[in-house]
Parts: sequence; structure tokens; C-alpha cells
Amino acid sequence: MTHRLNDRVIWLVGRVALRAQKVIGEQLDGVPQRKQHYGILASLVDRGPAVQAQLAGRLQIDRSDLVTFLDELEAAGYVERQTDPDDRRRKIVAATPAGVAVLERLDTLVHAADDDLLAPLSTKDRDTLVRLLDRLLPDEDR
Amino acid sequence: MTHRLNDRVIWLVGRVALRAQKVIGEQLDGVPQRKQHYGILASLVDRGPAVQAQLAGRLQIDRSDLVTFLDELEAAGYVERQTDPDDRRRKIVAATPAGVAVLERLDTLVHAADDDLLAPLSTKDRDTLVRLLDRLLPDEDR
DNA sequence: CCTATTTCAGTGTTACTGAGATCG
DNA sequence: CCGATCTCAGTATCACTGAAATAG
Repeated sequence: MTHRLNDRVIWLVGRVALRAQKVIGEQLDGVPQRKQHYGILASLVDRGPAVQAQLAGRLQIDRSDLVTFLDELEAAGYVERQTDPDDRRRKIVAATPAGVAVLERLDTLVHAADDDLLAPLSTKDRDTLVRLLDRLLPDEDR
Repeated sequence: MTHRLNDRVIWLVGRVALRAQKVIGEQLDGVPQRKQHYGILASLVDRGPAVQAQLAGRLQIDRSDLVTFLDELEAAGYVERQTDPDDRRRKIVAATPAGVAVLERLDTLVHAADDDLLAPLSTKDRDTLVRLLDRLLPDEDR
């Protein structure tokens, strides 16, 4: 009870996320891609192509915002949108080879940002933190 | 390397913070106070009165935004601003008895939100998570 | 006709920036 | 005159809302 704020995860995680945002912002400074571009490419590469609505659900990005991010990635040649032959309302999104390449460059930066953020923790503690945070996400997001 | 996004704390913590924000939003629905009001009151009560700039630093709230939140809390009678007699540029902010009371009501809601967010974790794991997250914050924020 | 999907425009929220006012 | 503090107005970022367009 002495330090309420340090005992409330709701508060703590917001603070840490704010700091994380700054750190990743520094790493991506001057790079035309952002956190969300990284997330989209990573999801497409690691988990395969997806229909936009699925992809939005997977990443918990608003379907509306996803349109914009995909527009940007498509314009840069990093993803492709193809109409689903089985249901022409849908568009299947996939990463291009150039997208895979840029993802790997971005991942280096994101990894560096992680190292920065996690500097106070040992390797073991980092793993524990990842595992615990992961369990807080709804199943469909994993 | 199979699931990049689940291994990057920068990404994970953003997702969790987003979920946390929703959960606390639900708990505070209909309550005129917000997360930041809670944070301010908790800091003032648990760590004592402070000059605005210090308080902003402690909470990592922008000094500019703090003005607005304090205006609201002061109008409601939950905090008082007094000019520092030693330096009349400064204003010392303190919680009033009414502020202490409302903090305790808010804390119940925040605690409930935490329980909701942390539902998948055991008590022990929750403690571990709090401890790890806390270590990621710069010293001056604790 | 109704539903699902993508897209677009507008809104709300939250944090930040820069400059003015006051005071030491 | 300089620097610190608080305040105010405007900007930027990011997520959300609601509806149009297209198609099953």
C-alpha cells in the first residue's frame, strides 16, 4: 500500500509501453517504415498470407487503419493484395520477396530496441517477461 | 523465429497496454475520473505533496497535460495548489481529504481492472510480472 | 434482400511542441 | 538579463465510428 502505482499492472504496463514507444521510435528514426508496418510484415511472413479482416484480428489493428498501412506497404512493393478467387469480396495479402527482405532489416532494429528497453533484465528474466506478457493476450491474437 | 511478434517485448507490451486501456476504461465507465486522475492522486497520497514539475516527472505525464488534470481535480476539490512560499513560481500540489477518499474508491476499480487483465496468471506470476515491469522503468519514475 | 468485406471520411483521445507570463 | 515554472494554444499520433461500395 505504500506505493500504489508500482503495484498496479494497468498503470505499470502503460508506463512501460510509453517508454517502449519512444525506444522503437528512436530506432526507426529516418526509416520510412513504422511499428505497424513491422507487425504486418512479421505476421504475413511468420504466419502466412491472410485476408485483411483476419490480419486485422491477428494484429489487433483496426481494419480501417490496416487499409492505410497496406496501401503504404503495397506502394513500396512489400506486400501484394490479390482478390480471393473463392470470394471476390476478399483480398488476400501476402509479403513479397522485397517485403521479406525489409522485414529482416526492420527486425534488426526492433531487436535492438528490445535490447535497449530490456537492458536492466537478465536473459532469463527477459524470457520470463515475454512468457508472462504473452499469456495476457487473448488466444485469437496468438 | 517462427513467431517473431511473440518474442518482441516492444510489440507485446504495446498490445498488452492496449488491452489494459480497454479494461480500465470499462471499469471507469461512468466515473468522472480517469486513469490519469488516479495516477496523480495516488502519487500525491502515497508519496506526498509535490511541485507540479516534480509530479509530472514522477508520473511521466507531460507538464502541459498535468495542468489540465490538476484543474479538473482542483475544481472537484480533490487537490489543492498552493504557491511555494520559498519560490513563488512554484505551486505545491497536495491531495485533500476528499481526494484521499475518492482515490480509495478509484483504487477499488483499478484493482478490479487488474484482476481482469491478470486473470490468466497465478498470484505468484502476477507478482513476478509486476517486479519485472517495475525494473524497466527509469529510477526517477519510482 | 441481406450479409460480409474493404474502403473512406470524420471524430476522439492522448501525448507533444512552442511560446507567453510570472517570478527568482 | 537569464533561467525555472506554470499555463495556454495548437499540432501530431493513433485508435475508433459509421457509412459507402462491392460482391456472395
